[in-house]
Amino acid sequence: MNNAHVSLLTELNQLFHEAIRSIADVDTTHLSLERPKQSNHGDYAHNGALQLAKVLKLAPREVAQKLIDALPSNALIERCDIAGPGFINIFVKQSAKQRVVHQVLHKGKEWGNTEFGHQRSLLIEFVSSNPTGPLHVGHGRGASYGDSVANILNKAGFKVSKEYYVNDAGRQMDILTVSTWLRYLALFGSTIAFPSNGYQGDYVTDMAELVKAQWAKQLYHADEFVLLNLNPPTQTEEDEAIERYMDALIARAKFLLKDHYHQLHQHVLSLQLADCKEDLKEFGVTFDEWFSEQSLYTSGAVKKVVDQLEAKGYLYQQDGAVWFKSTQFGDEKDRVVQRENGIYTYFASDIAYHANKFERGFDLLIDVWGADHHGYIPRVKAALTALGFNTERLIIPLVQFVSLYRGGEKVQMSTRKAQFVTLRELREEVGNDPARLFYVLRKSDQHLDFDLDLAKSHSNDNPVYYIQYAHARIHSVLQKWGQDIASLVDCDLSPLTLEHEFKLMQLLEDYPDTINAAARDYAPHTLAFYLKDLAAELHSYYNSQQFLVDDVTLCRARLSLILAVATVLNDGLQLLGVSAPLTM
RNA sequence: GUGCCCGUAGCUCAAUCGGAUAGAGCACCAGCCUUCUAAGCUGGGGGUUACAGGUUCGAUUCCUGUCGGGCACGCCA
Repeated sequence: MNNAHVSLLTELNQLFHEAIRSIADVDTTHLSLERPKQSNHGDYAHNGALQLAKVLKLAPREVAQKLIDALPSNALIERCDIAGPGFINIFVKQSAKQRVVHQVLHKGKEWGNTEFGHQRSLLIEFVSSNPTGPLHVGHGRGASYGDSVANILNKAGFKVSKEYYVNDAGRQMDILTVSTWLRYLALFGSTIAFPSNGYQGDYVTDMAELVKAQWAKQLYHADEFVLLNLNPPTQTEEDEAIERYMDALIARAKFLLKDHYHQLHQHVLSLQLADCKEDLKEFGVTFDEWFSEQSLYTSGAVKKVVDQLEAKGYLYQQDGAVWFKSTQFGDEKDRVVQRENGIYTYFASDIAYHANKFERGFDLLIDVWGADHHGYIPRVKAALTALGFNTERLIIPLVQFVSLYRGGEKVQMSTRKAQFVTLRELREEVGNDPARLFYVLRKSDQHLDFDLDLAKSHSNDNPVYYIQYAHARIHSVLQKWGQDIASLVDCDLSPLTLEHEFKLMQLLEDYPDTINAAARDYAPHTLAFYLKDLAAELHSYYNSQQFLVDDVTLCRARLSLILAVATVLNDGLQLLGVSAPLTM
């Protein structure tokens, strides 16, 4: 058979495009075939007649008849019906439906690879959490979503690079450094009260122990020197005073520790980064690049973009700070790029980061952000537009929050009190596979209610095991059969005529279209739902028919069908970062 | 207050960039293991798609308004 894959849908579309062009001189790109919901409406339906009726000034059903008459002769279509207001219902020949099994078995893991991306290059940036503490369950959703989208886009014909932006510059890192230092001092008997806006988690104390192991008492300074002329705020004091105190502590640490401060800063950073990398790696999420924010300062990239904006006349001074005229590009208000104290804002380095991404020459840039950052989008696009970049090439899908439920109750989380559930805890509680799938089972821009009990349950309620079980069942049958599965590739498929069998073939045929839809919408949940449907159809088939039957031709035909199903289940699960076990 | 997102079965969610009679799972009821894994299957009840208009052959989908929920409105990152 011809090994080059042309899908049934593509071929049928071509036939109809030819037919339409022969009766009307119109743009046919928006006219297409779809899967009808009801099987008595055919295998495919075309709505072209309804849309062309107005242009041609004819009744829709009349147009439909003309279209059918104009169809080129072919070996695919059994018959066409005109139905309802003017739909053309297409019934496909059995042989044309069956051929997909051969195609899947020939292509293997490459079945479903498409040309949607035309090999354009693309950079997807995701997670990018501050390296100031462990990843929590919200980051887990970004990780799972971003990685799945990257896999799907790769399968859809894009050249994909994955990147993590490390916010290793700025005040939050200083706060973490000081927090660690204070815990370290406490190990030597310091009684300084831990500030309420410091990082409270146990991991900070753990880092202090490591610091002590490396530096011994070299970083120690007595309380009276640390607090000289400083007044720790009381609990009732307002936020502003608490923040000022923290800034003073940071300044004091830099003064007392001198060169050691930077070393401590980098040490704390590397510990957190290593933890983060390990956590994500165990979760099946890896990156091609870990891009450092610090590097944008040391290379002068931040100053460079600010100078460029200045040269183009988009900056002005006010209240001692430097502002960017983002309102000229549709933002609600102008934004500060350089503070009164001379320090650049996070916004300034972010402009430099995005300029850098554009300059690396990618055709498409994707930023996966938490939905709470949506107000930040206009100013970033404004700055990039001002610098002359085409922001239509920057896509920013938003990922909504995650709420955990245990025993029907919402698990309370608070970042301030360090009472958040970490990604690692979640993975240990429910396992990687359920976590990966549950995260992408909802549209990304919808709030996710994550039911821990359901994710943990080893029952039919759990969609993870439901899909995996279908895969395992198939391999169990093939195991029992015991012969070489390679011999199933080109067997006679004509005995496959049952309703269940045609439904499975239809789903196999739909796999490339599912990949394209998921890629187009950056929507891995589309694939997750497809896999649930495919598993359901397999289970149903499994219960209704015996595969290892005496009729050898029938047996081999059925086995080749379920082998093709297993191939797609395995591939789809892999794209979502979920394993496909052979036995359960 | 302003901007963005959302509102679908009792619950959690789908619905192929406007398509035909809006679908699954859970929960509830009734069945199926002497047969390749019951982590499975079969059947049943359950809806004014928040509400009111508009656009057209056709609206859960697009537009306007109202009600209800979430998020964002820093010289934080």
